[in-house]
Amino acid sequence: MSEKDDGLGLGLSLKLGWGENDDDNNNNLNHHQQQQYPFYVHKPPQSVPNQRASFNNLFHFHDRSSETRSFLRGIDVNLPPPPPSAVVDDENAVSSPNSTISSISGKRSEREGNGDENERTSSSRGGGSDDDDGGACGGDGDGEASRKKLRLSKEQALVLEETFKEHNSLNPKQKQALAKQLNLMPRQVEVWFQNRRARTKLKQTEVDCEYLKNCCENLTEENRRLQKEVQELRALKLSPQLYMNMNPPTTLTMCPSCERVAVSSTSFSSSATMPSAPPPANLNPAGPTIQRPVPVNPWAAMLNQHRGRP
DNA sequence: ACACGAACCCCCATTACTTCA
DNA sequence: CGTGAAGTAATGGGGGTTCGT
Repeated sequence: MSEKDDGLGLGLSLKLGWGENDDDNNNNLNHHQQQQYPFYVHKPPQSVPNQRASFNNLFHFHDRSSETRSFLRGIDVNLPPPPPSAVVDDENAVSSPNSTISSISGKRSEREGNGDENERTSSSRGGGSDDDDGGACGGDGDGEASRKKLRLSKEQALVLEETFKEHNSLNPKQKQALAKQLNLMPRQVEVWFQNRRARTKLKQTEVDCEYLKNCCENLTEENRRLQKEVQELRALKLSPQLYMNMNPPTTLTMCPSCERVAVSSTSFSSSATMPSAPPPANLNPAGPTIQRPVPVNPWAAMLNQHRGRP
């Protein structure tokens, strides 16, 4: 349940920035191509658990921040539904408010049974203007429900993006309202959010992967170093005189898993070694590296061992 | 209380289409 | 102009949850 796996449970998350300031959002209606989706990573104060539940609980279509509300209203993409034949969004020739196919899927056909969109979908895609066959969807035969994908307009994408920034899933009311506002079908809004979540997750996975790669490298390095330490210690132990004349290590640490005591004196400082960035909150890829210092005096122990012998 | 089916939602993998270099 | 790559809208399947019977 909860969030299935969502990457590796790292405390990282992505924030989408369509321009940091929401104030000048209207100015950001530009260049769909150039500024794709400026992902960047940030660390939330704490991991975000189960956004879906929290969001659905918290949001009953009334608590939209007034900012966004005004923003959404201000952008005014709620154009009257275009005539089925002449849907040409001059700028990019986009916006497919009436794609035939999206409501055809049997599984969902009756999901949004509000009628309004059904009548829209019922026929005549048209959105493709005249050159519709321009290489796409071979047949485009009248009867068959070949899907003609049309891009969303910049404004639509922007509004969706802004909404997604607030919460990455929608309840039915929101979906309806957003669809109405953007002159899309609810199914399209839903699909957009699904794809958007997938994109976010993919991006997050890439970030996580990079992080784990770094951790792996660090651990490999650490392992190599420790092996070397072990060899050195063994060498010391084989030369008893050196061993006895050596200053005892100031502190020893005990490995919690194998219960072995490891030297971590000044000359063998094993604690000064995790060079990587601090691990995420809920993941410690370095494994259980808790090194609790154990006040052991090996020399006394050794003496006792000898004395105890008959 | 429990089982069952329907409706709905989400995730995931994939396809189909568009755009750009 | 043709082509491959990248981006993304859309599809279909499977699993989970909720709700009514």
